[in-house]
Amino acid sequence: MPELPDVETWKRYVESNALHQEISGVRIDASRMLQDVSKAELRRSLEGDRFSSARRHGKYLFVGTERNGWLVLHFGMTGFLSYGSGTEPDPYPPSLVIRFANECRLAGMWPRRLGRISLTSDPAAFVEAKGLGPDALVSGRGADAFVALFRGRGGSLKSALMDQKFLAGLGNVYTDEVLFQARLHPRARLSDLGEADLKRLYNSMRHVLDTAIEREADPERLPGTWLLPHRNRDAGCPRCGGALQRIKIGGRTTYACPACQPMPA
DNA sequence: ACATTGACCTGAGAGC
DNA sequence: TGCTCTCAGGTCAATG
Repeated sequence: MPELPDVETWKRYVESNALHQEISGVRIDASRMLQDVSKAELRRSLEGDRFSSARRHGKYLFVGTERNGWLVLHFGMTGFLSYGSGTEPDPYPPSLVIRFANECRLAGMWPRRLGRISLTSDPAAFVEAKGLGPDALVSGRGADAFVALFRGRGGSLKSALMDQKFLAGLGNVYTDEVLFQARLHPRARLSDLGEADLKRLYNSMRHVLDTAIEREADPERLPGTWLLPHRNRDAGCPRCGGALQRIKIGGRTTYACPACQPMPA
């Protein structure tokens, strides 16, 4: 479930491990994950170049090279990266292996093959072309900008937060967490929410994302008072002890506490 | 405009 | 043990 905090963690991982070394070889075993780029093109762009920076927008990671544009990675449901000497066997067959002159390599693994690998000359243009909304963290332009996003939009709260064209970065799991902490029901209609609700939502979102990033998106390290560690269990609401609701919204399993997250009147 | 559903994909876990 | 089934969920397209 790589969502914004997970991807941010991978971004930092790349920054601290994989920059400034000459790329000596690229192996791709993921034709159907490639988007608008061929294997040959990808190899030609990366080989001999060096990564120099990394950026993130929503759930997309951009790894910039010195000369030939940006590698774009999307982790789908299960994708992850692994940097190292490669002497230990990989847990899954890597779809992407980038070897460096220092004998280490960055491997990308997508056990369920739902990820995306692409190339762009301009991350901002890529984001634009994808129609992605503002990044959920960069919406650090403040609560007012966040609240303004909701003007003129209807529908359910959870659907809006999960819509990457509306706001980029939240997925199923963290959306539930944000709503739980904001004490808002996922099925609440946007039209029923007041400014105070939206500001509270903004604060919860910031808190959830900041905390999760600080803990490297490791579920084991997230506070037990959060909803997240109690998903998929019969455990009750970590706040009131009552039974959690398990419903489907947009085909996604949604957890909520009906007592702590009442529908707006 | 918004919601719902299914396809994509395959590992994990449950149940028998 | 090993088989079968269901579920997980990001994104996209199709349908209501």
